[in-house]
Amino acid sequence: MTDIKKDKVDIFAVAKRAKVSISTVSRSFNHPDLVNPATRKKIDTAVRKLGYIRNRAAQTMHGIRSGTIGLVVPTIDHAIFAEVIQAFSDSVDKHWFTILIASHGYDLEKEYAVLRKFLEHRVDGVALIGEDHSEETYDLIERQYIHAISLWNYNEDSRLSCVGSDNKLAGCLAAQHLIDLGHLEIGLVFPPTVDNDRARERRNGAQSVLTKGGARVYPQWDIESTYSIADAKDAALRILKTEHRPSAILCGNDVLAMGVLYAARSCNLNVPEDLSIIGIGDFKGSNEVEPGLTTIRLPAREIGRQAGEYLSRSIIGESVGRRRVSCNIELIVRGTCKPKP
Amino acid sequence: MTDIKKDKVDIFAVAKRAKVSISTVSRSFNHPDLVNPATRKKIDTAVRKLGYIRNRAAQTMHGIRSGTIGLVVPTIDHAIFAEVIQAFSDSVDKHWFTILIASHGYDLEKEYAVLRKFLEHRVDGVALIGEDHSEETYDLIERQYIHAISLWNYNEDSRLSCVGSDNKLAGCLAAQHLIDLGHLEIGLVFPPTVDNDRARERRNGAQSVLTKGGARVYPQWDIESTYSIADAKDAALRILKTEHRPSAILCGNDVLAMGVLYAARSCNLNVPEDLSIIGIGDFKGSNEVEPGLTTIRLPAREIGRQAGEYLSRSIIGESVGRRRVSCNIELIVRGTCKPKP
DNA sequence: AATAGTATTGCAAATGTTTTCATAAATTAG
DNA sequence: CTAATTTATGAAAACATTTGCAATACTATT
Repeated sequence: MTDIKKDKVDIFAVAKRAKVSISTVSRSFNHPDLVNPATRKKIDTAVRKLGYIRNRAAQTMHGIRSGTIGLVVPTIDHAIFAEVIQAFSDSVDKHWFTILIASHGYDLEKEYAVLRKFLEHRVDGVALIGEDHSEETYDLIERQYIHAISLWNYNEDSRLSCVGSDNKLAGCLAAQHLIDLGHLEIGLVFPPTVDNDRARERRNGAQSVLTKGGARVYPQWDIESTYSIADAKDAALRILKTEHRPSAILCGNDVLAMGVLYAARSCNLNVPEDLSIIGIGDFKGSNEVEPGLTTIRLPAREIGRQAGEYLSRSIIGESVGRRRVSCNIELIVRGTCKPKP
Repeated sequence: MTDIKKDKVDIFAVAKRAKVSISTVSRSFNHPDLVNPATRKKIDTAVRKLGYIRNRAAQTMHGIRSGTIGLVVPTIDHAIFAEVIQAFSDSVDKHWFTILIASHGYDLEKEYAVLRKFLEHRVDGVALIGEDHSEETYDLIERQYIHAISLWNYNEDSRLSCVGSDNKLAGCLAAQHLIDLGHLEIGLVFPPTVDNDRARERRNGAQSVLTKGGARVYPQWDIESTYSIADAKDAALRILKTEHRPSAILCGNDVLAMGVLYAARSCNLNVPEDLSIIGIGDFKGSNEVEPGLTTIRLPAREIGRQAGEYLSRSIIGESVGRRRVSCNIELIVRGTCKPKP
């Protein structure tokens, strides 16, 4: 607060107070077994008295790991990323890493800038979401030989190590469920797919199954919505107010599905009697809403956990090389879909 | 990835390639006006060719700011914190700070540990949530003369600078609204209040108003629920299934309120005809749910933004001393409350 | 043409650690 | 009791920068 910085307390101060050399102090931290228990105690007291805190910047300069991992996400303020971030954080925390976090708001230039910033801080590894990144970004990662991992998407040809699920399959499963129930007139509410491979793949998967299944998606039933309940509700209202409305709506994720559900209710449509709704994600609350949301579960926590674990280990040196982990997804049947009569 | 680190590219490498001294290279970054444009260009090319990235650790060692801010939250995976974090992040990002983030899961010992870890990384400032912290934590902050701020709660006696809202008032407003509508039999669903000043204050505020207003809260209507829709739904079901149920339920936050709303629906109770519900927070989706949730709006984004701005500025030196900012809250009347007949 | 500035650059010290190597002290073996 | 180990410690170099100071080169002034 005040600018009068107390006489700085560094390793010298500790050494002086404990009446030993700085080497001994340093050793006492890093190789305690090499120093006499008595001296160690003296040092400990000095540290405590002075309130000494080690300076990781100085350690980092020694080629010692910085103990940080950079996490770049499109946005933090977002149910599903929040969950992944939490799991990832808990997981790397076990290895005593600290997370640098930043969001890019779906702007890949910004993502590149953030990555550079992280590299200036000498992060030991970075985690990105998905596979849509600028060529510059991929380049940078490769040229800097930094441990990197892509979360959320599984792809057998991924350029980076990845831990995630098959989003295309998610789209397929959702569509197939509707087809299986006999729906042929289907609305789509998806987020923008530019620079967002997750959304794009889901959409592609869904559409291919729908086409194959003989379903029709009229253009006025195919609406883009940003990742927000409010937006999705609006979008859905537009679909539901067309004189001929679809019998089911497939949503790019559960937040959008929730918006659609509310829209239906505000139109006095009964779900699932008058309209079936299926989402993707299985977020918190999807199970509790009435009726429970039928959706495709993506194991967000599992992805975060595994990614954190893998990245930590590969930094520490316990594992090497690229790895691609596919996390299972499954259809969760609840109450928002029923067979077309 | 591979362990064959390329011959390291540091400031020496750049200097060599540009045929100047390292001082000049350094200066070219930090005081470009002091170096000849022609030389600057040479250096620039060298930097680009080599893919040189500055080492902030080395700079930090010089007493130069680390350019990082530590943010400690109870949990990331949480609608409302996600929103604050995003706003805070955007705000400090403008000043080119990087965020170190960690969660403590409502464990104040863990919070202290995280804070220490951050200090090892020589963060330029820290932001904590609320005012319940261990004495050790407060001590550490004071002894280290580190810029610190508490988010989320406003309190005129706060030990740290703070940016937030008056949570007690929030509780009062919610309770008053129910009283004004004539409700006298009221259920409460609140999160655990230990080590959580926000929840505690809201609860105290609410209870004092309820008591003053002559309302009754039977113990079996006063239920604790963790921050989860699922839990809140369960809790509410317990209340709603008592043979004599309250006419209104006041919730510690909107997530819990959402759970209560779903619980009511699953009991075939109409909201607000059979049961009034009020929340606190005004999260995303509170407006869109049907019926729209009546709640007390806390300006999460505003708090995050202002906190980030203030902390950044005070690190940079543009403002000094403690400051306490109170962000306005307001009752948002929507569809989940109606007068007691 | 000599003088005084000014612009540009390099040298070297400083930053807070870790670690290698050397040395001193203590212990064990013979 | 001496030699050989083992244990404990310190001195100094290394890490990648920044910056104060000094030196050099250039420009303008007289």
